Amino acid sequence: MKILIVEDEVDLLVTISNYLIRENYVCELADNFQKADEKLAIYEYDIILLDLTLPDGSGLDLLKTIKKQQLKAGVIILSAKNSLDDKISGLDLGADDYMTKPFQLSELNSRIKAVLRRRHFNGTNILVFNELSVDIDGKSVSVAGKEIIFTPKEYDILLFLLMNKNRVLTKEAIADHLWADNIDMADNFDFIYTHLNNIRKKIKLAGGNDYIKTIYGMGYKFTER
Amino acid sequence: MKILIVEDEVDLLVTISNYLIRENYVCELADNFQKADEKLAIYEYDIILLDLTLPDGSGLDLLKTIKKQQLKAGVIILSAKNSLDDKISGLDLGADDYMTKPFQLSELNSRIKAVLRRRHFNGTNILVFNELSVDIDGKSVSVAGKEIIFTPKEYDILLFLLMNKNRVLTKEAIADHLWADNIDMADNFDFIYTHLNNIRKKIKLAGGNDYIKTIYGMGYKFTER
DNA sequence: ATCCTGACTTTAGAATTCCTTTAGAATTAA
DNA sequence: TTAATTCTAAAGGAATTCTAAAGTCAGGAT
Repeated sequence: MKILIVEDEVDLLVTISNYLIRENYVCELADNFQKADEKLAIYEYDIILLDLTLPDGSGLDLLKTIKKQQLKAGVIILSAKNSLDDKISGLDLGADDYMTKPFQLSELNSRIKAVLRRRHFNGTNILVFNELSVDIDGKSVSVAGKEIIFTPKEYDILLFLLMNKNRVLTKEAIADHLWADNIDMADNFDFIYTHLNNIRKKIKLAGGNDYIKTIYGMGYKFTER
Repeated sequence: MKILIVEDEVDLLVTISNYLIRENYVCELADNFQKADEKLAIYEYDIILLDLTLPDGSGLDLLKTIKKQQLKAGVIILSAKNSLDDKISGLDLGADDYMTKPFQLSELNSRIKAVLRRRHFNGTNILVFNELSVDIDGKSVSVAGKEIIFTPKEYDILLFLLMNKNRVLTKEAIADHLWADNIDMADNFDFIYTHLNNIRKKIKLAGGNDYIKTIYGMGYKFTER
């Protein structure tokens, strides 16, 4: 899951980011309007955490941009204590949730999960594909009730494939979404083969179908049948 | 899909190219005005990535040429300058999009897909020709709901024919579009026969009409009926 | 009309490319 | 430190792509 964090207090920005990275999110950071605007113009996020008070522009304008350009992204506003107006305006403009600073990181995490659930998974926290089911909150996968233990990377790859059901993803696209931009792995994406092999092995071992189709020379595609 | 990359920083040029090749695009490279100009005069591209600051000429002039000669091509400007002037001039002259360096390759990829979709597919993901339909995202083709598995080259050739519906394409034109110029197959394009045969066989096997008409001595034409 | 030639179709298989799988090294987390 | 995870490397297998060659067809020339 890819998250853009827009927050001008750099300490807080980094704190949030570190926490979310530990929670296995892929994070990108913007500490002002302009950086945020550039990132938004060209990239897709699953969640955007948005501080409305930026030094060089209005967060509400950013929010309008987001609603036009990032149709899939969920937005959580991070606002200072007494800017009730902002909150209201923000929700009016289509934000999914808001948090008042200071807040507990764990609470932020809960809200992110809730928004993800609403926006990406039709409000359910359990995705079902025939005998395969995925519990988003618990980050657990099971086949016919039998739980499969995936490693974090395996789980992320599988979830990314699920979220792009019926779409062919190259191994580069998978890597792009699951590894942040700080990693330079320009040459070789073959390690994705290994992960996919492990994912398939585990699903098979648990008695599940092979939902992950290899499209030779193109990539991989999750299909329900 | 064929992309011309015009960029004078050779490192960046090669980086972009390698990435896009992995994403299954066919790429040709030009690291200065003159090479770009020559290529534009000879070949047709689906997408042109254009750095405006070239050592031996103006990128904006190239853009004018493109708009005259390459009517189908989508243009994405790559510029180091964050100058609003260039951006405005570029977009005024008909560029489809704009990226400020440095950028993430995955971001570029998203933009290319968006432009392709706008310019070549009327903003839709699914092309329909009577009982034949092509899912661009899924890279899958089906006849009356029954999926046909094409190899990458077959798929690319078929898509190229579809995109040029009712127009006769010589085998040279097909080869030009689907193979980059670094490959030396100047003499013999007969292997196209083999691919076309395989494509037809698969469509027929699935119960589809023979949409691909042979125009003797000329080439091939996709006709809807 | 018949022949001739170049253009297309079809098939088989060699060469190539891509994917799978495994083992283990390097890295990270406990 | 130990254990788990992630990535590297390499061998083997599978699918694709291109070559080659024999057969078929279209259309102009005789």
